[in-house]
Amino acid sequence: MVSKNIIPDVLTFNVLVDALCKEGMVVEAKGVVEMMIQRDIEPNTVTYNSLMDGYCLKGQIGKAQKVFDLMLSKGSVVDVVSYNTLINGYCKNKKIDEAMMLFLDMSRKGLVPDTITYNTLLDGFCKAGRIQNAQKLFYEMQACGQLPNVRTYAVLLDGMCKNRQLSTAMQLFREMEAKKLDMDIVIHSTLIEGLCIAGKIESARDLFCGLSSKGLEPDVRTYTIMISGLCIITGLTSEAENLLIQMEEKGCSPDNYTYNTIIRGFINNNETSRAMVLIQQMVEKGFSADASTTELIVHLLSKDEVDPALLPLIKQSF
DNA sequence: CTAGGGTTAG
Repeated sequence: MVSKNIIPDVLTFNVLVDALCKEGMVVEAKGVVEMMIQRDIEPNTVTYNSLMDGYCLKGQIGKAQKVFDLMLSKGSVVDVVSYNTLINGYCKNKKIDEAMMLFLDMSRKGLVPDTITYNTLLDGFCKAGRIQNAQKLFYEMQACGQLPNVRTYAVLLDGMCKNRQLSTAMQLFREMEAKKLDMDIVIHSTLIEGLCIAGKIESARDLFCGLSSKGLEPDVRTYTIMISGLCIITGLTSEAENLLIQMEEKGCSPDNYTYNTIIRGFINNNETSRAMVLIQQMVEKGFSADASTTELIVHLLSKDEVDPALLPLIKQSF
């Protein structure tokens, strides 16, 4: 029996490189790229873009930059996606000024920044607390003919909420409604969090309760935001616990974030024994205390505020 | 192949 010798082409390798990168296996992805070169299958722009993103995801921005430089030196086409990927890498690593240099660089090369380019940079500025820069870029993108989309607004809304500019956030929210943009669950969750941060728990609750009438379903993040607002920010631990039960009933499973949030809420409000019940629940579901919750629990132990009978349970939660 | 939301002690 003679088997057909099928030689994988560049597209096949690209799928592999991208999958490895997304799994965090960037070393293996690089190995595949080297193998391609050995076999005289020239990696293309997509191959290198995937590899750059793989490095960026691991915070290895220097290596991502090297891939970018390699593309330039060997004459591979560097496209908008290449720039967007590297710009995102710099932004996520808090190097927004380097990201802006690339943005200027791409324009010099005649590449037109797209909505993704602007959204990425806007997020970088917002997360760096540079709201003024974000607002300026927001106007600039529109002047350049790039229409803001839902993600653009989501980025700005989050920036306003986190930087305690709730009234500007609310203004944006209304602007979105007026523009008939698709107001999805992310937008609503973001504003609910902003309201909680501003101490407006009643408004947050109203927005949360009105979701279903807008045809939206809260997801695990929405619930966690609401639970955090109730028990950590406001001290309404019982209501938070009810919400935990309610989310389960609605088929939305709490995750590690949810449990750590509510447990911290109970400990912060000196409700140690109820916190222990939730720790037990968390352990039973296979979740565990994160670094911050662990510190709180260790602190409780040091104050002798925990029933020694619970020690095995606590050990399990770490 | 690239862009948005959740926990951070005292």
